[in-house]
Amino acid sequence: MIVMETTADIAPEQACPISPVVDLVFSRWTTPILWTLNEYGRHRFVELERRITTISPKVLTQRLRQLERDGLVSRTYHAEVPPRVEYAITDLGRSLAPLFASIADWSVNLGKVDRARQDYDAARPTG
Amino acid sequence: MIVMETTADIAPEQACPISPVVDLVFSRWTTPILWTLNEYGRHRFVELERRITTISPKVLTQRLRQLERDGLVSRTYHAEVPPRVEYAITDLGRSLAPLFASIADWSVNLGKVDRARQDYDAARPTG
DNA sequence: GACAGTAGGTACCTAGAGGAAAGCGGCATG
DNA sequence: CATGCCGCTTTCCTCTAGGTACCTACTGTC
Repeated sequence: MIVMETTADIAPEQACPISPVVDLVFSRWTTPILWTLNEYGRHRFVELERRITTISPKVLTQRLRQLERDGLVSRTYHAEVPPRVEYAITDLGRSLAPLFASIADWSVNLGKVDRARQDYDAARPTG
Repeated sequence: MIVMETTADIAPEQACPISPVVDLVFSRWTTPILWTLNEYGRHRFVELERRITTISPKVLTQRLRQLERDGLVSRTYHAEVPPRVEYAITDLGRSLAPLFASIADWSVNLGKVDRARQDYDAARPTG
């Protein structure tokens, strides 16, 4: 039996169609990795490490594996000595570019956010 | 003294200009809240709770406070019995709409992600 | 023989986010 | 008199993401 509600049926998890993409692309650490590879091209492991200074090698590996599995990043192993591995963004990853662009566009509003925070805090001085 | 590097100076935290916006808008639970308010208009606390079924009241309160402080959501208290509180998206929050739209657009690629995962897993059967 | 450099793997540990459950205030309704 | 509604708040507890530190194989170089 199907029950119709005023607000339409509610999806099981959360009625928010963009969440899957957000989980994929904007979970912790994935954004700077994808953005870097998209903006500056292929990188070796240590190059990424040096660019995203605060990431630990363990987590960098985890995220790169995940992004590779998701088809957003490609990994190329060169059997040299010392070994060399290059990470690059795939076509699928590159298709995120307009998305990154619209986020970058919105960042002009960060000043308004700052002001809103100041107003909010000023209105509640002693919590 | 300013040192020029080949890849330009590296920002202190992470050389990724979109991270601030991502932290603001796409941290855990904020996305479905903002998306819901943007898509379906003002909601009461319990309405949000019922729509985003898996969120706990504690976290919902936390996120709403944070979004209110950031100027993305407005809170209106009606001193009735029982009390009524309405949350709505602000103009600043509404300005995120194109961003949400570009994410929704990209979600057509989720199928490719699924296929990439299958390929990846198929190529590594026993870990 | 020691050390460096690369791309990680692994074991251990901690901090903090988030879940569960209960309470509160004020009134209305049974 | 109890119960329920609403919008939280508080306390307690768990769980896991992530950090630290150390390890590997392989070779060249001092």
